[in-house]
Amino acid sequence: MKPETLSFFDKVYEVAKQIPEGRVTSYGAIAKYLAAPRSARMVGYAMNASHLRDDIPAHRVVNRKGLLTGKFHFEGTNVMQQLLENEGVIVVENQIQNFSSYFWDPSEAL
DNA sequence: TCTATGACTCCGG
DNA sequence: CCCGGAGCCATAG
Repeated sequence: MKPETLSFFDKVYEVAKQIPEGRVTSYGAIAKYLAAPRSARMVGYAMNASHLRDDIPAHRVVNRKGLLTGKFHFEGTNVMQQLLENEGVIVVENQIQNFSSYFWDPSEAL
């Protein structure tokens, strides 16, 4: 493994992989768990490149309001929503319903 | 080395 | 909660 392949991105991926099905978390929550609460944008940046990796459930990561801000980065216009609903998460207008009950905080779970 | 970028978040109104 | 504006910082070029 080359050192340049190991980065902040990989840390994000490791956390993302541990998100349980039917649960979601936010960019900020992951950043906070990585001891970099100011790097929420980097988490999103990493997700953007997650398509280069396998087994990265990027659809389970949304912004702090439970909004599917990254849906346009998927192939289809509603792929992200379909994936979530397939896991039992209700999404309306790109907004996860009852977001707080689905929220999974890595800082608490791990 | 420096600049631009962005799947974010916080803050004040 | 909505809106506008500022701050943040790893990566890419």
